Amino acid sequence: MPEFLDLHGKTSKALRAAADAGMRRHGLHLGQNLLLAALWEQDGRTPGELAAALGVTTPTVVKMATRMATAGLLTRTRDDRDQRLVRLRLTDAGRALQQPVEAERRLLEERVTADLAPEERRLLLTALAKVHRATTALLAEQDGADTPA
Amino acid sequence: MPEFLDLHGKTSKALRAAADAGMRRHGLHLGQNLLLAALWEQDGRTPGELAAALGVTTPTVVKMATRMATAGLLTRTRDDRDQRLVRLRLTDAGRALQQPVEAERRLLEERVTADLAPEERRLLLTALAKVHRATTALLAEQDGADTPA
DNA sequence: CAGGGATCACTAGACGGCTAATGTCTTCAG
DNA sequence: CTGAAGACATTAGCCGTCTAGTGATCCCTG
Repeated sequence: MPEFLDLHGKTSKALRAAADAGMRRHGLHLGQNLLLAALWEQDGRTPGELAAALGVTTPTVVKMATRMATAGLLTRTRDDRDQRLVRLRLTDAGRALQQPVEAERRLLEERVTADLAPEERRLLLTALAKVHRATTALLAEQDGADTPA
Repeated sequence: MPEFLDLHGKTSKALRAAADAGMRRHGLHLGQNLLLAALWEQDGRTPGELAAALGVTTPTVVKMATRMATAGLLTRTRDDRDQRLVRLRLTDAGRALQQPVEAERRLLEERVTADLAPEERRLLLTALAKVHRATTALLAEQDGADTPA
């Protein structure tokens, strides 16, 4: 029933499917592009750092990293100075995807927002940002309420 | 990089987490409320019908139905007239959740859109609808382009 | 210097989602 | 009336995500 939640959900699903189709063209699965993007920005990060950067839990990154290492996109190396840490480093194949994947993502953004007037697009971003903040605040409040003194 | 995709993704994740927390309070997992909603609207539908109504694939509904049957929310029955079909029917427990779950969902909608002026909310819905249509069109186009004569 | 607490990555297992493959039942054409 | 084609649900197996639990390493305190 709720209008916004419903519409947002449908849009999410559609965008997810479109993004997946786009990434698949470059041999990636949905989500892997985000991990790659974090490594393009700064190579050699640890699973924990990446998880924090992506807003995801560490096990998620570990699983993805395992698959992507198998796929030859990155390598796993133990940090020399701190043996607890693992460094994820891009291979040439992983680096080579940066240009095409970023282009694909820009194209998708253009396509899905093509029907929006500049003013409309601006307002959409503003409104969505407010929803994002409100939702994040709601989550923080709940987490805090569940673990009080 | 893409502004809208990035923001939309983050918002999706946050909303998902918030919805999950809300549903968990009623003993449901995220997504089950949607299947239930479809059955509240019309009981006794088949997995295929539900999948179409929810915009997911049939196997997804089958898996969810299995868990929800185990949880005592619905029952599985073979259709008398067409033995290929399966009818999913709500139990009393499944029906009993309608009021509280719908209330929970309305509350979430209110909370996350609380910072939006009425006008702003209206524009958000309009813009999001446009994005949804554009994305759906994009998907249809790709599906058609992949399977030409 | 030694031990205990913090900090990491990783494993196990669950859920929602998808595609591909299986199996069963209907139905329709010959 | 029989057999092939179509419609359905289901299973198998993958990906991304989460929470819990495990194991190793580091560091700081006593």
